[in-house]
Amino acid sequence: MSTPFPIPGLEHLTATDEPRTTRRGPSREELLEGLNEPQRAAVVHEGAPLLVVAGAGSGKTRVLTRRIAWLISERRAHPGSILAITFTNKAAAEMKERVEDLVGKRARIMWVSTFHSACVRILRKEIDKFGFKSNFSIYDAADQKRLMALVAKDLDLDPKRYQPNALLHWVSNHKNELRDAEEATKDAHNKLEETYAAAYTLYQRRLTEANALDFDDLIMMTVHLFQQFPEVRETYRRRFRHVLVDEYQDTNHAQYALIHQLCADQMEEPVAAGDEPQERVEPAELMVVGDADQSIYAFRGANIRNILDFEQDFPNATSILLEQNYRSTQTILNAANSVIGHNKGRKPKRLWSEAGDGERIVGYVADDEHDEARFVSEEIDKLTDEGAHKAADVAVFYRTNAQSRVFEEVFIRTGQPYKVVGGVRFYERREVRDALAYLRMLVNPADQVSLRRILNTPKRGIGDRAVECVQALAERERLTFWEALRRADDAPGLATRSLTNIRGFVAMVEELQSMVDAGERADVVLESVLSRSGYLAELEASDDPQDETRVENLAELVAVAREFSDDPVAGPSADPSDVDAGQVAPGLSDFLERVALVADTDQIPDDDAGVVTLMTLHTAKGLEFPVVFLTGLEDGVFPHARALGDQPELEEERRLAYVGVTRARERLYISRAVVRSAWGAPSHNPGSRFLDELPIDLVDWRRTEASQTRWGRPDLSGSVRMGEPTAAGRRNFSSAALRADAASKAKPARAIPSLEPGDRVIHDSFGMGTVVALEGVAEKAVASIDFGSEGVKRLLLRYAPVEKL
DNA sequence: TCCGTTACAATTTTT
DNA sequence: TTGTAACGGA
Repeated sequence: MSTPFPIPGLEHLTATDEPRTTRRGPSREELLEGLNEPQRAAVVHEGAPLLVVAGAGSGKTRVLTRRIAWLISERRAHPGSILAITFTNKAAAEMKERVEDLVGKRARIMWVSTFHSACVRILRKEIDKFGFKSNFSIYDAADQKRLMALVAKDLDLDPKRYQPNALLHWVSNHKNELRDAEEATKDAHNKLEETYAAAYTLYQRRLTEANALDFDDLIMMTVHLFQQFPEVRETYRRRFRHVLVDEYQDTNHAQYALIHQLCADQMEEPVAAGDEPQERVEPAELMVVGDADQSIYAFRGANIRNILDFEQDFPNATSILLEQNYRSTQTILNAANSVIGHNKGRKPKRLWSEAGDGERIVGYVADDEHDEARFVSEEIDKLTDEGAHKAADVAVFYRTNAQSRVFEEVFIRTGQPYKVVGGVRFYERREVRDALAYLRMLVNPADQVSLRRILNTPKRGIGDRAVECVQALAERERLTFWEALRRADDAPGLATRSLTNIRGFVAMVEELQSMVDAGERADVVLESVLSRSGYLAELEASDDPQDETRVENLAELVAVAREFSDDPVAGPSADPSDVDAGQVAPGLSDFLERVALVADTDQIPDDDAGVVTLMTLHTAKGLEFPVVFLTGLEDGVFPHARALGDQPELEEERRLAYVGVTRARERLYISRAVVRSAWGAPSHNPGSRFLDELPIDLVDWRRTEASQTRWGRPDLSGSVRMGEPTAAGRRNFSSAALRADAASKAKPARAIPSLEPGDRVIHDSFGMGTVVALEGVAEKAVASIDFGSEGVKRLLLRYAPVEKL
């Protein structure tokens, strides 16, 4: 059989069409129970490509799972012919579980996975066609950055002008558009682009040498595979009769192309008249689910047009709109509808609910971020004291991770248990990455980035000098870095001391590799790595308290590995259909793959009794909480300063606001701080423009700016109030703010230019710019000015050396 | 080769 | 304020 994925039992099932009666599957009624009209229509839809526009909280997961169950039990689709794509492993695991609950164990052989896992599975089988070995490493963002930094250094790029992150971003954009390094080079029309393309080319070469792919490659390579090897594509087209994609608004072009390869009519192979298509495979049935208003990952290449243009992309497509919301009160939905309504060019959609109006939204204008956190903390106290809610019902959202600190400080002081979701993640911790780098280079010694990372970690006397010598040898003899290390005796210029150390290192690695070759369990290999390398010993000997945590994290990693080795099937990406018959426990490389693609296993806020959840708005997508605090609603914070001068970015911020608001079931709090310290310096932020987009009657403002900033008005000199500081006054002004005020008195006010949005100005150091926005009056006037290549700056006009043109 | 100092920059981040 | 990367001295 040439089929790479023989479907177990397929022949049997299609031949004898009866097992349903013996297996008690769900009835039609059960599958449609509790669904509203459009939801049902989506579940039972047959034929043409279907777009389900699912507003926040409209029950899309339900529709997806019921549809899959429907396909299996009503339409007799074989589970192995179903491909369901989600964006997170967690979502995939949940979906699989729920389908299993409905139709039983046979659902297990469905492919329910992320784009990336699905592609990895395909590539592990087929990538030899592109000259990679099937044990390729998968590089994550940190690996990419390290590699790109090396590339930039090799190309002698000015690190000021060409930052690794910027280069990577450019490369990533190209990969998302399916443009390889060669094309990028051809299309480079100026010096800058040529340099970027050169970096892309070398970066890609280094990846290939390391037998590694980055995240974007996984998708791009699979698409290229299908394009260049139509017979491979046909195999998968024959296999997948039903394709379902969740969060379609977050797909990028490459992902779209992948779906298209699998599900669209293949126009490029016209069927000649008379030559009846004997092998022509009907395209798979496609259903995509998404909500353009929740597209918040454009900055990572997601293309909102994929969902907006679905009907053009897939002819005869139909769409179904889910507007009934089962999550929030009408008040919350009205707020959400109103804010998102300010985005241009969106398809109209209005969420509604039968839950009634509920509570009004509570607003609060804080003096500074500490005051804001205090307010949040007090409100949580109140809610829990009244017994209306438990702490676990509450979530606090913010725009950037850095904002979590103040909340943590206040919660620690008040003894409010909390947990921060996101931020520095487990798999991004240094010690975890070090350990994984060891494992990865054991499996794939060509993996130079991992190898170089651990070569001298812990310190074993193999420094830059030695690395250079080995590198030179590798280049001259066309060896991989690892091969060169093994032949370090031949490397000229290497100090004897370094040579001894390298020999020791090579011996240790080879010993560990023999464990891997013998099929040793991942956790056992990992423990050996940690002890043999001296890594653990070094941490244990340290008196730095941080290193104690590191040891704990490593123990945790070993535990994860152990669990994985013990119970391969339980995990989210485990897939029994892919385990060849007779194969036993998964090996180290399976573990590494899981880790690369699963990233954070337990970031999920499980119902931890009395714990408040803190997270960024991005992380909040897909979750819901009875009580939500939306904080930091200030122009420059949320929307973020970088988005202020840019319409598309501003609209993305607005969608983020929409996501935030629609997470709340019952109560929504919105707050902002008049003064917020960023990077040590306090800045005065005007209220978020999104606040003005809320219907005024929905918000009960507990405190407004007017009640505390009267002193800032031009006709009342600041010194009047400052001369008689009240307790409140002292508390409310950070010392830095006082200094700023003092400075203004010392220095007689210079003329403040009167500006309007659209005015052209010139700045001493930034050059020409255009005024984007103005806030504050007189002394406090702040202008956002777009200086083109310098970016948008927010300047206090009293000080800024700007002149109106 | 290592380690301490300094300079500099600074969203969001499903994989 | 914090973290990282680059530099220079021991």
